[in-house]
Amino acid sequence: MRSSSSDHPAKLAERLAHSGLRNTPQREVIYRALLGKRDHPTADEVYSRVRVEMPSISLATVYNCLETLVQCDLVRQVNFERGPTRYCPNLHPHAHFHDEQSGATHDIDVPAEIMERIRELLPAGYAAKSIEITFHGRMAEAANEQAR
Amino acid sequence: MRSSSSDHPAKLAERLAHSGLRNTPQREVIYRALLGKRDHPTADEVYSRVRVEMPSISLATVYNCLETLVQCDLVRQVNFERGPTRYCPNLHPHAHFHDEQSGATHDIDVPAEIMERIRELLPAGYAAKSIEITFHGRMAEAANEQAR
DNA sequence: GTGGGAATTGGAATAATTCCAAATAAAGCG
DNA sequence: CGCTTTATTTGGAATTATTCCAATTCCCAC
Ligand SMILES: [Mn+2]
Ligand SMILES: [Mn+2]
Ligand SMILES: [Zn+2]
Ligand SMILES: [Zn+2]
Repeated sequence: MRSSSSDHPAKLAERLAHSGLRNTPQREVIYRALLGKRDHPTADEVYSRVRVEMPSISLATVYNCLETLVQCDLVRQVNFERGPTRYCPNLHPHAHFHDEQSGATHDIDVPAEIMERIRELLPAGYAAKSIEITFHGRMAEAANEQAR
Repeated sequence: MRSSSSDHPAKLAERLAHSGLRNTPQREVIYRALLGKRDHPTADEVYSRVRVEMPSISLATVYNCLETLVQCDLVRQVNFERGPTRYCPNLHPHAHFHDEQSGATHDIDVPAEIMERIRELLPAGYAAKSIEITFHGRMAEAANEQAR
């Protein structure tokens, strides 16, 4: 059986095992919540979503599990200024557009070629582990529908 | 007298007037502190530096004045993850390199042409008011000297 | 089954920033 | 000048997201 795109729980198990971590129900439900609605929720938003299925979960656990997912490279942290950290399960290289009007976050694809161009801006001796590109602005009303 | 590169106090006065704001000693000393050591200090760091010259200034005022300078487009706010906001008086378009080792921040020039390339990644309907590019990584020991 | 480390939990603590109401300073005016 | 009005500063309280902590619960290996 080839790894299908809905093999997400398996990917979680694999990555956790790889790091010598346990696959708990809390970690699973949180990872599924992120995959189910990829709107870059905050920890608090994840907490509300996950409590529907698992009312006994604690906010501290949500923070702990999110951190674990980030360390397993299953999820990216996204920050806009000093706002609450948001979580993104899109593993493809991409930039973020923050719509100041609605507060919504949209993924923007960035071709590897452009990423390379940007990395080349660094002088000798600078070694970047990661590159973040963030847009801030407004979206046309019409574009709002498209972006769904 | 042509506007020289050390005409910074004049620039401050001009920008404040343009926004109908007053030119206070607190605003001046804070702006000078930023220009004097362009290492992207936090509000707390600005507070310590400025207290040498003006021991009676309050932290609240430092926050207020920094916000004013940002609104006058004399200073940019810079954030790394959820760390304290840093302040940058470099008005040329540039990216930031965050050295995880030392915590230091370095300006990286970005040619307008590349900025344009990046802006073109946005689909129709997306209007970006600002674009941020942030590198996270380590610098070679040798490069540390160069970057002064 | 038992022991021991891992994970979860609730609540306290932290840190940066913002808010607030009172005091002070600056500007405009006659 | 005095007076009035408005902006700014100030100290301290409040806020918010996150981290810390110690106690409990859960798992897995033996
Ligand atoms: Mn924003
Ligand atoms: Mn960093
Ligand atoms: Zn994303
Ligand atoms: Zn800068």
